[in-house]
Amino acid sequence: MRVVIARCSVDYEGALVAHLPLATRLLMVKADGSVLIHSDGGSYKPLNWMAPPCKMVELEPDDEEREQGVASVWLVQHAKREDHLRIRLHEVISDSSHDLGIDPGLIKDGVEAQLQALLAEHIATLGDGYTLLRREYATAIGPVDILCKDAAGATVAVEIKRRGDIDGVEQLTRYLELLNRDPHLAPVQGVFAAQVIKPQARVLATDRGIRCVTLDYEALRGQDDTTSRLF
Amino acid sequence: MRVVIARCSVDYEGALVAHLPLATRLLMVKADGSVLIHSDGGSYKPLNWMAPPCKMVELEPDDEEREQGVASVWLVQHAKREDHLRIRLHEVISDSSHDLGIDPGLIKDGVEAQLQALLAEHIATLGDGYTLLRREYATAIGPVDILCKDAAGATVAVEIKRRGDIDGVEQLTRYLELLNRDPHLAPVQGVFAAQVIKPQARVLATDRGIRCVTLDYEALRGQDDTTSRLF
DNA sequence: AGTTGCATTTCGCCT
DNA sequence: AGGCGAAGTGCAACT
Repeated sequence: MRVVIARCSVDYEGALVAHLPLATRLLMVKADGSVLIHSDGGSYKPLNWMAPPCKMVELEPDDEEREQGVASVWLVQHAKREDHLRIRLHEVISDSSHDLGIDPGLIKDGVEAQLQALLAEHIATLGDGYTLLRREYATAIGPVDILCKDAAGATVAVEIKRRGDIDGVEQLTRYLELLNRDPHLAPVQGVFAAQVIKPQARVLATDRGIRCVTLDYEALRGQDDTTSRLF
Repeated sequence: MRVVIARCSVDYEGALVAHLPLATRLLMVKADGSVLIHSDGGSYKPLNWMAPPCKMVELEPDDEEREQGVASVWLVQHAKREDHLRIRLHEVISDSSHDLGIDPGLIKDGVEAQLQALLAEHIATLGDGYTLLRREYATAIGPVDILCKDAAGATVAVEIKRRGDIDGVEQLTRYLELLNRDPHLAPVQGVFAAQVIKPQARVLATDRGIRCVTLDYEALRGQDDTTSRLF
């Protein structure tokens, strides 16, 4: 990895056209050739970048550029698309390279799959007498997260999201529409379960007769035995 | 901005739990206190990070850590949430700081707003005799991108996307449902306009009587006068 | 390889 | 500030 601190201006042309005026920034050139341009703020997203596969060539500035104080020009061209990044370096403050090797990568725990597993394990969270039929119940338009039965024996389809958005309600609605055509299952009730449910999503769900349940990840996890933890 | 190259392991605990095994990586500490951990690959997304507002403190390793070769521990705590990042540095290969100043920021051109403006300006792209009623026509469930009339005087609602996905069709369907309840507007036809329309979205739209139109950004722009360009 | 769905999304607009 | 939609989204899992 090469890390350069430099006063530079940047022009990107591809899916959109974008320009960065002259300022001091950090340029990161990764082993795969990708380039990131970071400022001293914002979040993890760079001001501008070029995704791999791409190739960087260092050019001599032309007369006009040289007159404006450009010391060197980096042209980063995407290998497959008509995307390129032109970085005009006016002053290089620091330039160093390090061999990082390949990274073992991130180990995660606690996303939607985990929520689904926990809720399946403690399906009574939805109500007394609820029993699990299946996780990832396959349908023609995709898998239903959880299929279960309520105390009265009626089928219930559960859609789980970390954030309950309107999209999730639409998805569940499509599942319910399909499931209710199956005489073996119908009538099927819907439950929209998420850690946070957006007001609009709640309104839409309620309007369609879908019950909303907010999930408490920590509480679900607390009920769980602690032997199967990663850490 | 502080840039450190170090052999380190990382543990994150917050919305999820994640771990990075010992390896050589780039650590970026920005002026706002945020921390990014980059490997030599992937795209612009770091392996792990802490978003601002947050605070970093450097701790002495405890006995167990010291025994495992930990030279220093960085604890990055989010200011508002129960999120923290623990970086255990085993070997610091490089450590440097630079004053970057505030960045003037990115100047963009060519996204959905641009498409909407261009299509509104050249609404006849949808058909001869089409006339614009309104852009961003407000409804209870959100703004309709473009409302116009066809040659016969019938109302047409247009939803514009860069990429025409199934979600966009659902969105337009909801608008049409609502607009068609208004006797002043009904019957309202739907047009789904995008630079690229996914096959599934096209099938769903057609099934619902919604016309699909693919937009040629360059062609629309070509029709446009060239006086109002940014570059 | 193309497609689908999620994300510690981030970002910007608007209420 | 909070909600909502878009992103040059990235990323992994699945067909």
